[in-house]
Amino acid sequence: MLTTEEKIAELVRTLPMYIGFLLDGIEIKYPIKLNVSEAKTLLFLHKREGNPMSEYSKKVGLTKGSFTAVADRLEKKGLIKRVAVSDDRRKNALILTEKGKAAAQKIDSLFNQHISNKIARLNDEELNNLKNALEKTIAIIEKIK
Amino acid sequence: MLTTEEKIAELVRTLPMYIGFLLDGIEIKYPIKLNVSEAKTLLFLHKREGNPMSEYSKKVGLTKGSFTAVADRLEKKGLIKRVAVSDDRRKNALILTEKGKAAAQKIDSLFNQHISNKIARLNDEELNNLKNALEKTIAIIEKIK
DNA sequence: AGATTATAGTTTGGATTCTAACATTAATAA
DNA sequence: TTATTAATGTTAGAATCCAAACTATAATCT
Repeated sequence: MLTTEEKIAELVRTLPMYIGFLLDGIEIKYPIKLNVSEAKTLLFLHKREGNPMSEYSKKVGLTKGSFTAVADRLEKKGLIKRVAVSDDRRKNALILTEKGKAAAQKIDSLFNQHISNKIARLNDEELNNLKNALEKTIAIIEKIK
Repeated sequence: MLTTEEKIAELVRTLPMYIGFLLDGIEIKYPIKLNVSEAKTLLFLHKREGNPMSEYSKKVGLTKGSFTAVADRLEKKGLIKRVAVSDDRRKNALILTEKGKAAAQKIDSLFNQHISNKIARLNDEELNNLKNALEKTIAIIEKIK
């Protein structure tokens, strides 16, 4: 018999596969070709811009070294800009350009549509249960960081 | 105001970051150097071996092309073996060698220990809530595949 | 049966990511 | 203040991953 901790460890191992299923088949056919990391970065910027690069690299799940390359590519494509942060000269904040805002908006709605399609077969109760379970999971993990 | 679907989409976006937090800092200091994909593969094999390669590639979250290389490396390190499946000659089942079993066991307990440490500050009620929330999430996603 | 389509796994070349060392700036300690 | 340690971001080379074409086998259709 597994302890609660062992059971949680097992669930944590398998969860990424299920998230992967939800994301599977998504197509980011924005005129400018974007890979997953670039799209994710735009989505997080769309939600909230102006944070230093390290914030976004954590959210996207890349090491800072890798994220530098992502920011380089997005900047080269004219979708974001690095801007100085007044109180700490080591930091670069990221902001969306106008073109980047339009792209982010588009990707945001594509992403929402994709998830909507995936969960379309769930009834209202199941949808609420899923939402609550996700919120609960995140709230508890929030507590331990 | 967000719809339930939009809220779920937002949670799905951020969940990987929280899983990342739970995994952060884990050290697989097994004598033989293993990367994350190799370690994951051993963990899934430890749970259940003898499935065809495609099963494990899905669980680990790699394309089949990438997974071929992972299996190659694990085989070269003497931790797994490809074995023929009687009823379908396209398939290769994976099994652990004795050395692989020992490694998997070790990694499994390191992983459990790591998660235990991460969630050590939670009380019994929170632990149960986390377990239930994770189980619920997975159960609902199971329904739509 | 023979043809067509689908599935499992491999290969290859290019893209992406990781690790580790580094430069710069900030925070802390002596 | 000066020295030490920590944090932010970049760089470079090696490792890993992806996409697409391919081989081999199985399943389905006519």
